[in-house]
Amino acid sequence: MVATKVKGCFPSPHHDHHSCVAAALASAEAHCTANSLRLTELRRQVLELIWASHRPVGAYTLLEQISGNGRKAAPPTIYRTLSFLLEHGLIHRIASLNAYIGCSHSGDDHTARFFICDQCGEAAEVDGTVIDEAISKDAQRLGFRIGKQTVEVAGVCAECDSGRDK
Amino acid sequence: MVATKVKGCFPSPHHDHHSCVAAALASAEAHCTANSLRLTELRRQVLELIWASHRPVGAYTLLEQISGNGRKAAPPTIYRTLSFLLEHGLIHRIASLNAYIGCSHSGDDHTARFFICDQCGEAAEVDGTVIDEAISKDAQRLGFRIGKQTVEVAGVCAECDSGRDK
DNA sequence: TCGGTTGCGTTATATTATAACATTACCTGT
DNA sequence: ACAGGTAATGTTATAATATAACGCAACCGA
Repeated sequence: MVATKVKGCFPSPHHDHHSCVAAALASAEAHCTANSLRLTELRRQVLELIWASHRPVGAYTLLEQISGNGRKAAPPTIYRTLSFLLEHGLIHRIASLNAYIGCSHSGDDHTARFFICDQCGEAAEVDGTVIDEAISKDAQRLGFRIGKQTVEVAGVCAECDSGRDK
Repeated sequence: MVATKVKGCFPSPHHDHHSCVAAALASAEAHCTANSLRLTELRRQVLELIWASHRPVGAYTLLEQISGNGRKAAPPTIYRTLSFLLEHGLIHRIASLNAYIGCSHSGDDHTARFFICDQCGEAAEVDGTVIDEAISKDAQRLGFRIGKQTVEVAGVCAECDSGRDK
């Protein structure tokens, strides 16, 4: 069972999620070590909470969770932690949901595209060479120098769509 | 001078903006008439304020503006109005900015893609057949049924980019 | 003009996010 | 081990964005 594939996909409901989390954490750790970044207890904890599912999760949900953990935390705590994780490419922010999700390619400074299921809430990050080219093409026509991209496609995933007419 | 082109573009700094507004308002009016929708004074006013520029504008900015206009308004007023305009395709919401911008193709139930300049703040809505195909392609691969799309590319527009090294 | 529906006013509050400053933990050089 | 600086976290307050709930008023069709 593989956690992620080359071009991105929705996780099977039967996938070995522990290995997703393990891989993500290991990758994050490696990236931090390589770049002299401190993956503190708090940061690791939050990253792990984010990876608890493949669903984007809100800042205040995370805040409650780390507060429950014997710690009491205020908003800046979680937002600072999220900033760190975002800044170093360990997570992504889903603007259309004001929520955060683990990055499947930790550390790479790639731009991410997401397909997000309205029904199960899961999100698939795709390595969008095709989409990327299309955007570049339009940008070129406009003489536009591309910065940060936000590509979030809501809809219904294959899993939910098939269960629909049972 | 033309307000909008077929595939979308950044407005020239010298374009005749009055004609943009006039066209947008006329188009909105036509759409509302055709669909038995009530483009009330408030709605028209807000739409006009949104069209005051080609920059996405925040809800509370609009709120201040309609409040200044002899009226005093609370948040629900502006949000209800924005909901109406969004629902009927007269404006778009820019998720990455929590802001709103006039729709160049009023009434069509098209999905919009935006290029947004970080420097001047202007946004160009493009009719993204190319981007659309790319997204459809990935969606098909995933077995994903596409719903609402959010495609917002930040960066620097040609105008600002050229002025940059003066 | 009656009566229902839609739009708007108003009050209160939820949700998401940041500013500013204090304190603690950590690392570095000695 | 310790001093001193830097980075991380705690804490308090508040900003910015958005919605719930309820009542009144305007509009419109019969």
